[in-house]
Amino acid sequence: MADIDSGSERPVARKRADARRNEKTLLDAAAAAFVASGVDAPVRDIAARAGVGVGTIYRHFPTRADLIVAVYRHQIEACAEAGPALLADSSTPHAALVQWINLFVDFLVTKHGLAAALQSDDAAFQTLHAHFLDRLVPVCDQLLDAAVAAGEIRPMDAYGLLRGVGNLCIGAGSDPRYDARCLVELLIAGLRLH
Amino acid sequence: MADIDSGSERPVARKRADARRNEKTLLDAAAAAFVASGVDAPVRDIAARAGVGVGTIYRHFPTRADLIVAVYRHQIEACAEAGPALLADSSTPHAALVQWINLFVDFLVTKHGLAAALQSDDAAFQTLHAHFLDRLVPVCDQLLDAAVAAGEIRPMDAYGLLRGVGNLCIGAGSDPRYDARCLVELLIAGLRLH
DNA sequence: CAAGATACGGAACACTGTTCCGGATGCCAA
DNA sequence: TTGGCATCCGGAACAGTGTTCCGTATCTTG
Repeated sequence: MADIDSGSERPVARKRADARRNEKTLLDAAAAAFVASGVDAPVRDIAARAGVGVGTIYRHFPTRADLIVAVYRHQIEACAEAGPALLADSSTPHAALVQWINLFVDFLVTKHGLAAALQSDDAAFQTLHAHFLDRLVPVCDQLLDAAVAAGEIRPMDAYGLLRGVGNLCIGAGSDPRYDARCLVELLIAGLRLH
Repeated sequence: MADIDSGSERPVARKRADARRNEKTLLDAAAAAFVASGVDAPVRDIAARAGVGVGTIYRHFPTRADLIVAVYRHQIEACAEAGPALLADSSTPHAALVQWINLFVDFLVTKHGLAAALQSDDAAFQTLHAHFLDRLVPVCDQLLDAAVAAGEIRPMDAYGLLRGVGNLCIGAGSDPRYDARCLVELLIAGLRLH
């Protein structure tokens, strides 16, 4: 399905120079808008920041999810790649799992509205959902399997766990009384065999 | 602050008969709309179901939260009252806590979008937030205290727990792969001392 | 440099919530 | 019963979203 030629060599048909420039500008503008107003920042705001028309956004990023994925692609990738590394470096699979989940939580809680968007059943967010899941569920599954094999935790569905952790991150950062990290820890503790 | 004269005697000034009739009609229409489209059902839909103008909704229920609270008031009340009852009837405080949380979860997962609305930081939902918290946090606190006193669980902030459970219920019912009840169980299990 | 391909801008549309006020309606006193 | 007033209703109008569309501008290529 997906090929891996993103941004390397010439993918068959080179885009026009102004188009490539605008895409980059748009990405920066979106990142700034996301920081300022969350991932729900109005399309017109992002367009204004980038100094382009709204049509230009939709040409480059047909859905809001495409834009979000493009903005955070690198961080998602880094999180995914950290999984196997942690598994190799940690003393136990469970420790690796905890650290990896913390990485995921840290990523989510610092992006206003991202956790909520991740759970939205709005059709516009399907791509976002899909990208996170495709990339992170296998990693989580690997960590869980290792911890189960080591007899540290009970078996658990990676999709469900990731989604639960994502849910717990909703609203974190906008309410000092709500500590998402603490609850996620509790959730992982509940996984533990004793 | 809040007095308890809701619907009894004459509260000082009786409303006009048509106003009372409309309020009742509106409540039924809203309940139906919530079932059909979730608590985010468009105002115009609710008005159309009730056969009234949108202005009439806003006169009776200034914010969407007021409408939601009015629709679910009885169920929230029942949940709150079940707390002490469970504590009295159950073999252990922990068992009572688990049963009570299940009650809360069952309530939330059967109302499309309610859990999400509960966490929304939108100003229109403040009343909703406040009502749930005022009514349920003390109950949850009581159950937690009893379980802590019995040495069954570690101390936990009732507000945080309730909010976490609410978060875990977001999206439940619209995705067969996501089992909110299972995750809530895990969370409560993480509370357990061992 | 000309012609065709590509991309841009922003007006226009559809759908939200929300406000506002002229007019209809119920209530009460005479 | 009836008059008059306080109350309430309806829906047009406004404001803020996302999304589409096409005339125009720009780039690329021969």
